[in-house]
Amino acid sequence: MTGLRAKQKADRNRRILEAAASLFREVGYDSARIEDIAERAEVSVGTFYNYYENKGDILVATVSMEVEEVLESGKAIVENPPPTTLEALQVLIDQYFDHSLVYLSKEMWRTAMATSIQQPESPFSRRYTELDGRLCDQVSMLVQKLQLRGAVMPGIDAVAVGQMVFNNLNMMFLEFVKDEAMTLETLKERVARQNRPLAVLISSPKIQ
Amino acid sequence: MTGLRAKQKADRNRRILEAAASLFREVGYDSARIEDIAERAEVSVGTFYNYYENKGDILVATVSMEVEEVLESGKAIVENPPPTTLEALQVLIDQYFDHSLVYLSKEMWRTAMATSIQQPESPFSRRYTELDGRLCDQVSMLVQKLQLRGAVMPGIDAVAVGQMVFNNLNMMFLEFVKDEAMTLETLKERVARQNRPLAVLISSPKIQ
DNA sequence: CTTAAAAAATGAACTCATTCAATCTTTTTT
DNA sequence: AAAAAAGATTGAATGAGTTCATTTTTTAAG
Repeated sequence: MTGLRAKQKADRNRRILEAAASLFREVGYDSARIEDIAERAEVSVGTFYNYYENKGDILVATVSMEVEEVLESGKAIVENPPPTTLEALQVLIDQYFDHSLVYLSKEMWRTAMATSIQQPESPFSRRYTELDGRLCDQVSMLVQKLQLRGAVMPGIDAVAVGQMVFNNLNMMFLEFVKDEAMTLETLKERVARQNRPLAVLISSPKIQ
Repeated sequence: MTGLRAKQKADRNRRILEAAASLFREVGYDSARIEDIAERAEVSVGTFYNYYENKGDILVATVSMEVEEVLESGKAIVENPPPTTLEALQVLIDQYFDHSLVYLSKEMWRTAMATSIQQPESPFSRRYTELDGRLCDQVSMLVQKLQLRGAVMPGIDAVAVGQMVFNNLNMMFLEFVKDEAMTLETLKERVARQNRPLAVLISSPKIQ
């Protein structure tokens, strides 16, 4: 078994993904036609559909790569967070937000989110959802870390708090990408305001 | 000015909306073609597009009717909520969830949400966003009411807390509609667990 | 080495959402 | 009441995403 078939498959998959990602960046999601993506990847339109269920799918795949990077960069913060609860949460969240528009436009985010909602059973949507779950876990882990350090009161359900913080920032991010006029700064400020009450309440009195 | 034109317009609008809503319920969103909706409403395809910008738009319009009802039924709870914070939040939220699948299937919710994300500038997406905002306000108002009553500690930012609770339940609802297997009961339990830490922390000690 | 079976690629054909120039209807003006 | 203007309707044409029967390539068996 030489694996020639597997090698060709992986190569085609990479070419299609790269072709799509570059075209999306150049002309935007809507203007990039499957025919164009297929041509740049040097495959036929039919082959494109052998690798991705539909157009939205390949965008979700692109976004997934981006989220992987964000997860990686968040790891460092969770391992060695700032002392106070509010600060620690904010540093992690700002990191997420700052990363979000490096490779992707708001339009691309909108389409990716919409696709992953509309076709939750497609493989790449599952992957996107799974990555979302890992981001959520990362926030929960930060809260747990702070609890171990004594910055967060014992007895608090760190996982529940982490999920709530994550769900909140996720919705705020959604509002952000829906509004072309909103700046990253505005987003950060709003999330900071919303986190403050919870962060203060769960913090140990002596640290506060 | 007889208003004949205005009357015909309102009538056509109603016919299109009813035709679409019934077709969506019968065959699902994707299988309902614009041509079929137009035929049932006894207008041409072109006329459909004079009333709605695109297919997603009319689904969002259907959802809007549903959310208006939910808002209305929530009003009573906000005006006279149960005594404890946790209970009050849960009763309002459960009310929202119980209402959610009366007229709409999970598939319809997914498509509506996806549309409102993907085309945030279209009139009906704006409407959806506005309704979301009103739901969020309703939760905030509940927290404020509880604060006035003394159930929630003074000094807490009721609006920020309300927004966080709403964003959390909204994300949980999104997860719910993405997962055909998840039941309403599971959804309610999960949200209840997530709300507990916050609800306990913001409650006045004597009430708790 | 030949042959059979399995896997993958292909692109013309198909489906539907969307558009728009022509037509018809209602309202306003003279 | 007739003519002009404004407002709406219409459905054939358009175009992009998606499908699928056929062909080609790769692997396994004899």
